[in-house]
Amino acid sequence: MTKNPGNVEKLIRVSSDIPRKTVYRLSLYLRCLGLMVARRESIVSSAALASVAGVQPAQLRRDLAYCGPLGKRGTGYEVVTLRNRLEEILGRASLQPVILVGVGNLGQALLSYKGFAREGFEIVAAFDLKPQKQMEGRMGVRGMGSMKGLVQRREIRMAILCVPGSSAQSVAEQLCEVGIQAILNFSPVVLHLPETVAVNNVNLAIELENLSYFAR
Amino acid sequence: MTKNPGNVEKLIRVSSDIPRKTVYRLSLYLRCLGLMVARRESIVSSAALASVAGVQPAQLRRDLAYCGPLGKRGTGYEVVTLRNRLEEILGRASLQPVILVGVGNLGQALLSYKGFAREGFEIVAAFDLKPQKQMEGRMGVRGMGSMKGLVQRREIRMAILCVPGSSAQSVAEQLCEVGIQAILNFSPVVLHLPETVAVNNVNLAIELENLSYFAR
DNA sequence: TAGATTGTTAATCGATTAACAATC
DNA sequence: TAGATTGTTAATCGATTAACAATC
Repeated sequence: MTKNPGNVEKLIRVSSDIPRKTVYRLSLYLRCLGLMVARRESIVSSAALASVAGVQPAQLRRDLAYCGPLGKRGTGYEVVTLRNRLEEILGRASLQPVILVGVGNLGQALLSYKGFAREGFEIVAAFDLKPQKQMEGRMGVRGMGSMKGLVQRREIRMAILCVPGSSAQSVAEQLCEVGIQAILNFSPVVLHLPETVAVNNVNLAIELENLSYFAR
Repeated sequence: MTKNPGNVEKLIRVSSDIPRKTVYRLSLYLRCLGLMVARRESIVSSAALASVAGVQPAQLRRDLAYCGPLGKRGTGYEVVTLRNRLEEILGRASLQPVILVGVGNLGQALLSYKGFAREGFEIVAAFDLKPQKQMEGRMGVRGMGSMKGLVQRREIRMAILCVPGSSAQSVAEQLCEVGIQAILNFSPVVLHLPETVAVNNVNLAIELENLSYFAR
């Protein structure tokens, strides 16, 4: 409402209610801007950025409008400024600690994947119901008992869940109990959890099945 | 329009225009039904199935209505019949051959993941721009040159793309040229391809970033 | 000033949900 | 028949897009 609410108020406002789909696309824009920064581009129009991100210019402008007025009419957006603002909104300032639960096939695969670190996330520990699993990478696999202490000591908020469908719900409930607030769920069941816990589902089998439908 | 259009016409109708989001949820329902079949449940109501799948009953009924009339009023849906019908619609009759392109960190992880086979997909070959990569599992990693022949010989329609962002667009174009019709894209860029090619994006970094936003 | 592009409003579109007649 | 639950219509909701005034 006010023209220039100042930094503190701005931060409060922002963290309130950006639509979920918009937040998702902000991440997308952030990656596109990363490319442009690397290419030393200083200004970008909504049309150009939208094209790279695969969305409509009007949608991009509307999404960015949630972040406050960032562009200059007649000119466009300053690439570095916009990038910094999106990083700030998405909370990418610091390295986020994450735990991984379920060191089966997919869990091991994700543990060995170094892409998370590159994007600001660090898997600080791995847990399994049957922790006798062989060491994976540089990281030991622990039993569930030691989870609570670690999560609280290191103030961990996020977990990657890769247990089989049969134990997913109960393990997810344990995660909530120890204070996890967001779960990236790779197990093939729909979790029923309190609304205060954010869940994103990644179901590789469904993605493939879905594609196979559209490939005739 | 007609009450009972007969099997052939029904099949044609069905493969036409089920909304994309509905197709996605059909896969979800199929998995829930799998659990119920395993538990020897014979009948399920829209309310019960919807609850397991995490959707509203009305939405479930609407989704299923795209598949023809399948339920019995006053009773519910016959579990096995419904499961079979969804498998038929989603084309899960036969094992689908898939290629994987880009055997870096994530590509190797996915190659070692055995979950695809369990769901009816077989990764029949792996390709890389620099195929000197060490053998992975039971499968050799080939150079891109041999891709066209294999894809056409085995009539492969689907590819999993795990190359770095910098080469993703050009590799995706090569995939289209050799006849791939659907791509599961793990590389962190938005692909610009002909509309005839279906693309599903899985961006693990964005999923985590998105969660971290909602975990405050 | 003239040209360009944003920020925002209003219109459109599609998807979800509530409600209920049909019917098992 | 009475009770239950589907299939479907109509209402609602939210998200996308077109259009344009504001303004750099």
